[in-house]
Amino acid sequence: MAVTIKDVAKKANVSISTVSRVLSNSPKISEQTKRHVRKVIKELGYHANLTARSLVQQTTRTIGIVMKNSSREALHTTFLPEVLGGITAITSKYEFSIRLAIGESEEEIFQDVTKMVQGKQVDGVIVLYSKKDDPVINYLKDSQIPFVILGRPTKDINKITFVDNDNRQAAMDATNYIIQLGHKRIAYIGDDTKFEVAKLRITGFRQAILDNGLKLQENFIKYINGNYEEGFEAVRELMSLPNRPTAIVLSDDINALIVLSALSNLAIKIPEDVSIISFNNSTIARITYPRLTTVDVQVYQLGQEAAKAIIEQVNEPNVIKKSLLIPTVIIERESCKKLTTVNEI
Amino acid sequence: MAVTIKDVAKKANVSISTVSRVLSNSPKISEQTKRHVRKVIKELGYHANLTARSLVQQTTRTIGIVMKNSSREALHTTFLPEVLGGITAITSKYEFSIRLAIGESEEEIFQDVTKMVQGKQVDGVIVLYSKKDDPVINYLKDSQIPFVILGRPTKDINKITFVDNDNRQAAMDATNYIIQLGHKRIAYIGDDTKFEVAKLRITGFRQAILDNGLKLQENFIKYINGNYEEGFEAVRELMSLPNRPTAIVLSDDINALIVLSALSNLAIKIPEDVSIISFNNSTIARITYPRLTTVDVQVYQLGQEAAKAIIEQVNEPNVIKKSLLIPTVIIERESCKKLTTVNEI
DNA sequence: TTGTACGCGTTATCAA
DNA sequence: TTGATAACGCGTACAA
Repeated sequence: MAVTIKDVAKKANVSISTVSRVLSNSPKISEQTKRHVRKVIKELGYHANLTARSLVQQTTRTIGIVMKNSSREALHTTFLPEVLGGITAITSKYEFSIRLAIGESEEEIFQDVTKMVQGKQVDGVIVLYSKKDDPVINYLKDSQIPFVILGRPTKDINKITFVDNDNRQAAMDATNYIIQLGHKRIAYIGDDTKFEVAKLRITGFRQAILDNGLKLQENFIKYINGNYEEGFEAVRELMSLPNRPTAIVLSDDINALIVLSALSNLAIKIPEDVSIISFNNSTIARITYPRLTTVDVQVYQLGQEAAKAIIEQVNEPNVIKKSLLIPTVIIERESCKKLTTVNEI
Repeated sequence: MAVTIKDVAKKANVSISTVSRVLSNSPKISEQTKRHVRKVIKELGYHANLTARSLVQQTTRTIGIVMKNSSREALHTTFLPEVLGGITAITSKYEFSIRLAIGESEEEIFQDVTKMVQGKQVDGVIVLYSKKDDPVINYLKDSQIPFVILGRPTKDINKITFVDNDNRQAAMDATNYIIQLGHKRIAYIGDDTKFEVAKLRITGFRQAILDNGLKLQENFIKYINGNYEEGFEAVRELMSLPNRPTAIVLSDDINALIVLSALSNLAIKIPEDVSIISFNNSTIARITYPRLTTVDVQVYQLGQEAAKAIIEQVNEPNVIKKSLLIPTVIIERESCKKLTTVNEI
């Protein structure tokens, strides 16, 4: 059996409450006893049992993190390590720890989350995705427990704390960037609109095209969902059009690499023949040839802010639920070219 | 305040022990009371407080996962989601849950791990890396708690349970594969030998070259550590050699993409001019052009086996510590070419 | 400044 | 088949 507070008390010839007070560094204990008790604690190698502490304090100092583990999510390469990095930078500063709810199926995740929440194993929850009619999110809403969504909620925007980029604006920025380089025939290749982020990005793209008085060609928009073959097919179609695009906006770096491969296969040069701009600024964007101009969504920051938000809510349950939009920034590399001659345009 | 076992007992007009027995589905309780109590449980939305249960049962049914979050690790793209997927596939089957110890610095990780272990918050630990003289691993060894390393321990091989690939053998396999395609001048580009896995792969490469009676050229071996510029430089040097290599073995898909980019920059064609084979079979390998022939190390399986091993140890502390080597498999794609004419060779 | 005693929500032991 | 009660390890109101 491990050493408990009793053992310390006995060996130090004090009561367990005294030991407890020393642990919390109570000012009511004389420096002398503190020194003595601490010495005994060290000698015995004592560490407080956090389970017992949780039980009596009715708080766990633990945050639950919910993530989907679908294959498509896994593709987001550095997203997971980066966001966890951001989250833990904050949680470890405030001495919170982390519990995970992953799972293959929606059902499994749901079980994990309810177990965690009902079982009183966490004080708050961060959800790493946003999806329409998601049972987990609906459950959390009813459960009273503080939670934060990383992504834009599909409804109850004002009642849910969330941390996100302004993905619509970011897509507009990316598209405007391309337009300012002189491009007029611009395609979009990305994911379908099941997840909010995909929906917002395509919306932003459309908006920017229209705002600039360009023609919005529906056959310039392709959904490939990270699929290699579909990507090749989409690019082939796009490039065999009589007035083919001179630039492509990509929804993320994975899709961008697929398109890069497809263009390379067709011996089409980047950025000479086609410019491409992408999202996420993941590792991939930094090591392709040419390296990708991409919108950095600052995943690490997103993680940090989500963690700050949930800890704040846990500490002060009645604080108003304020949500946060993290700015995005375009990282210029070598995949975009300025069009100059009329001929090119 | 949440609903407790007391509330259920009161409303059901039974004692709390009866409720507790219903929860564990004890055969000593009549079907009738079971039905009644379960109904009340449902009505009140009662869920057992797992913290209290942990306290009395002296077990948490929770596994701690330790990972490094250094930038180089983050590069492993799909490693983290995949290994977590494998682990949780098993843990959720056995109704274990998961606690995370990440951290920017070695010091932070160490704090997290000790807190988790001393605080009795986990029954066992999985360490997702293997490194020489690592304080966390040394601590775990002394702490009595069951733990499993995903990777090959640097010492005490027989006293530590670990799950790994035979990375030396895998590198030999990859090199032999290339050799059997007729290549004789084969280069290796990878990471330096700080981590065990890198060390073992370069060792296997050397061995295969020697075993096949080929000449081991030291200037055919380059360390680039996932760095783009260093990768370009290494490739440039290699390709400007009078008798340049016809094939390159890469330590992982990230380094492979860098080399692919560098070769593309030099207008050297794959696999026509140079064949490349890589490790990990991550998403990247499936979406480059050409797609990469790569050694699948089966990260998901590694995660599963690590989870199985730790749960077994938790359940039966005295079981002998058997370690496991997960077989690797070469996934053939389009980045390797068979050499036929003497001229090519 | 320190100690006593109770309670946190369970499970387990012993009676009934 | 059920109930009363003592743990589990800790924090804290109340006493001293």
